[in-house]
Amino acid sequence: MTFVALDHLTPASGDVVDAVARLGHHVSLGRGAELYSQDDTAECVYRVVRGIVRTSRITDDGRRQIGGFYYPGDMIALEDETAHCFSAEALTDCEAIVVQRRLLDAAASTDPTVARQLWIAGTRCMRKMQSHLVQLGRKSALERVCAVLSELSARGAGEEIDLPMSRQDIADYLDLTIETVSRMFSQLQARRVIAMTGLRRVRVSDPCALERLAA
Amino acid sequence: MTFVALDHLTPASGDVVDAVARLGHHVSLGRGAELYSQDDTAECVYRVVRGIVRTSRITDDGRRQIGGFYYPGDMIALEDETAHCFSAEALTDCEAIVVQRRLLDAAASTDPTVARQLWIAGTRCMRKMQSHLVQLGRKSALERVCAVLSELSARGAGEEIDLPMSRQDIADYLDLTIETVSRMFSQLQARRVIAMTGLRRVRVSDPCALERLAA
DNA sequence: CGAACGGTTGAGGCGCATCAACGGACGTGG
DNA sequence: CCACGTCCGTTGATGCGCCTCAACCGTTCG
Repeated sequence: MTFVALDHLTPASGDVVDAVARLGHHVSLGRGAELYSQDDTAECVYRVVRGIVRTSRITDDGRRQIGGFYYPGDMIALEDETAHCFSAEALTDCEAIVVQRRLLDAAASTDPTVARQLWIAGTRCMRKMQSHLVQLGRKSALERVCAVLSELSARGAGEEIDLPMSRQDIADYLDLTIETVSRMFSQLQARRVIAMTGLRRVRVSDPCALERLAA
Repeated sequence: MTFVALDHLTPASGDVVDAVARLGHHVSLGRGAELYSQDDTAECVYRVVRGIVRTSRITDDGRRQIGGFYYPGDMIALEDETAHCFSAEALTDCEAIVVQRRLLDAAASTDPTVARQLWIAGTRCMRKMQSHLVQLGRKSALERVCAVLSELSARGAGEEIDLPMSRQDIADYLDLTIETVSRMFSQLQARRVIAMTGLRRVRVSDPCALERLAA
């Protein structure tokens, strides 16, 4: 079993990473594959190693809400000890580490630092969700789209942003329709804030304006 | 130092409760008092003992988003190790236990069960927020109001619900205006689903309909 | 080539926000 | 006791932002 180098990864440093790596096993997922499904009993916890994972929930009336996009280093399914609230699918080809919750639990029972790091990983996830909550609640369509672009541009180092997700994904993440997302993109182009250099490729011409509009 | 009996309280049983009670100190808060403020450094964690606490965030442009309402037994400020994302205020007269995060952290380092229970308390909080997220994202005004009423009615045992919060609080929780919340109440009355027995007192005439409308 | 898919653009409608007026519950001072 | 203001909630008129429906375009794949 081999693992990719972890030093460049964003959060979850130290013992959780070690514990997860030690106790879990490695999986590869093709684009679109499902890591777990909503309402499944939450037996495992996951850490993304490569690629991007999307969590989503289909409501009873068929509407879809995307919980978030998870990048290498992020932990998923820290949610609850019972059933998964969201599904998780591979947005791109992915690698992840899966670890049985009961193993991690057992490790946490004997090794305090593992438990502590688990807590911290959970709080990170929570903060992410909180800002998402505020976004959904209190922002206009343009502000939301700008916020996503701004986040993606912060993540990717260069001037050009690669959008790994479809318009539908963005719409379901922001609680908008694809048409509205598309219109906001067009509007940002007309305002010379961004320029589309491909269907899923964006150049941020005016980062300050983008930041300002994201509010 | 005395504490109320805890056996009837909803979550957070066992060692966290013990640890929090052992390490923390007791505070009383008048209605409207602030437990902590958004963007303060998050030095403490809290547990509600009596009364109701509301968390809220004022965005840069002055809009308010309520994070949630917390009842006896609930833990607050598990969010992050850095700054508080939300403020917390006493909605009614309250008692709470405050515990220094570093003490709890230290306890978690030596006592694995404390750390484990902290994790579990965090996941509970997360689930709460996740369903709130889906509500904000994917529901109509009527559905949201019904969901709140339904939740409150589940919490309070009797047929009559006491609304502890103002319309403004409900509106900011659901991302609606007070006018819209008011109109939904009126509509529910017209449909014979609820009956107002006081300004902040509701009788649920048709619980099934309410449940159904909450979707 | 045609079909399927993802994305863009336009026309029209609906849901909720906004603005404004009103009403009842409370206080305070006459 | 009543006039008075303030606070909270309700109700109505109007408008805007986003959804809905629909047509269209470019790309991909059979």
